[in-house]
Amino acid sequence: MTAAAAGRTRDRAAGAYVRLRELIVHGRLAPGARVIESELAERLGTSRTPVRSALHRLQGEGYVVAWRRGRRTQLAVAPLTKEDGRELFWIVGELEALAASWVARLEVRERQELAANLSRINHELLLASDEDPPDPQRLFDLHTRFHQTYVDACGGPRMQAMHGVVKPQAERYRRLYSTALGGHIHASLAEHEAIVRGIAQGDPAAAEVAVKANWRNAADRLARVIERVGERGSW
Amino acid sequence: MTAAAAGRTRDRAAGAYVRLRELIVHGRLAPGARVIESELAERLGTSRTPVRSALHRLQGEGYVVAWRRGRRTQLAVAPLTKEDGRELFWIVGELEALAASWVARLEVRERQELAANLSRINHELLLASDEDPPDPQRLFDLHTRFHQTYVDACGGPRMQAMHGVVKPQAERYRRLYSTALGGHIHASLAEHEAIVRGIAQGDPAAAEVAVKANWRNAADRLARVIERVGERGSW
DNA sequence: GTATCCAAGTTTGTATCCAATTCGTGGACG
DNA sequence: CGTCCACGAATTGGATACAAACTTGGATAC
Repeated sequence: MTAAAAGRTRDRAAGAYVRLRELIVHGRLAPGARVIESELAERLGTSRTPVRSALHRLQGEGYVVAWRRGRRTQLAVAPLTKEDGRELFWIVGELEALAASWVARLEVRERQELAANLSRINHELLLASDEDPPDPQRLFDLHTRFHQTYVDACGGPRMQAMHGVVKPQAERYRRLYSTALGGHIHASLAEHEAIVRGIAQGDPAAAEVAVKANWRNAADRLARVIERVGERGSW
Repeated sequence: MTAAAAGRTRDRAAGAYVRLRELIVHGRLAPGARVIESELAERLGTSRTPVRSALHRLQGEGYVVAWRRGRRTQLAVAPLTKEDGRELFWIVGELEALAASWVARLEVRERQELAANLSRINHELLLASDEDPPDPQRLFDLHTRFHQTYVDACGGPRMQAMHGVVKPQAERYRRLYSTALGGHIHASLAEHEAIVRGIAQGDPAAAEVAVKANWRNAADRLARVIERVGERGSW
């Protein structure tokens, strides 16, 4: 073990999982690119063992795909396809809708506080999108934070775990097509308002519908963008 | 390597994942029981390496829980709690509802065939539940098959992957509380009929509502059972 | 009798090593 | 000049070895 890495000896496998996921979500490992254990191990400064474990998990979660080549398997970063993106957005929408319906059932005090938070984030999003030039990173972060806020507030550990696994994959689509998706911010803002209203008024059905609508519209916007600029990582 | 294991040398990690999941879902590894790598490795006839990888994945999926004890981690089979069960059933219901709404949008021919299949399974379930004594294993399998059938038919790879990860955990609750859940079969049968109708009539909203209702009612039934017999694996 | 400290055993976590297999490359032969 | 075979590099998959850290049991001292 190198002296530099000795400081955080523990849980290299978990660390490798997080870092590899980051690399994939941020597109530093390109969609469709072949993945080689020893390369990644060197890049992360560990041996292949934790990398293998992490890749196994990433494969189960859909970040990495395997195909059998003879009797062995080769791994590649999951490509971004129109169909997969649409399905992913619908599923995330369904999960977040459930989370939203839960937070809409919180007691008034918590609900109002949450709604105020969401409203503030949405307002910041509005301001940020009006800047010239807009800061894509900031837009992205605020958008993520808006959705994360009400999912966190719902409190369900299972929900949070699943959301934590699936959502970054939707973010991968948002991020890697962000240049082409940029113009759609305003459409999303109005939909966010509807979500905030549903939560503020304690109306689970309304909140649920609003979240679903937001994600399904986002799925359509994404599909159109992919249609226009082509899929990345598939050939 | 032993001669007996040599036949399926490839993919021991995937094999360990499947087998350990089976052991957990079937309760052969008791909820709350501590998990020791070397024990499992011996039990599965492999070294610790594939077992570790599998445990890592099972941890990410919620079959196994970890808590830090000093600077190391200890693993245990996830306990069965009332709250977790309820949340799980709601989430599975949400996912399957989406799948059902998709299959309700298939063309008439496929829909009818699927509805006929589902109806047949439901009928077998009725017959099996009327037998004396009923065969719990058969009831369980038919029930599982009913739900699996329309999820398979929806065709979404992401949906199937997520369902494949979450559903077995709901099945774990069903299975490990099955003795106490036995009486509730008939309630479920009527709800299944509503699902079949929604699909047969090509009404996505109806199918969605029916599936959600089925799972939410199941969640209530489960919660009452757990209330009565106590949680397993938590202390 | 109780508290504390030491030592051995257990368990985790990672690195290294080894076997198996595939793919590329070069050479030989038709 | 094309094709086929063979050898070697690269890569995967698993087992084993090794280090670190926690637990437990007992012994000893107060």
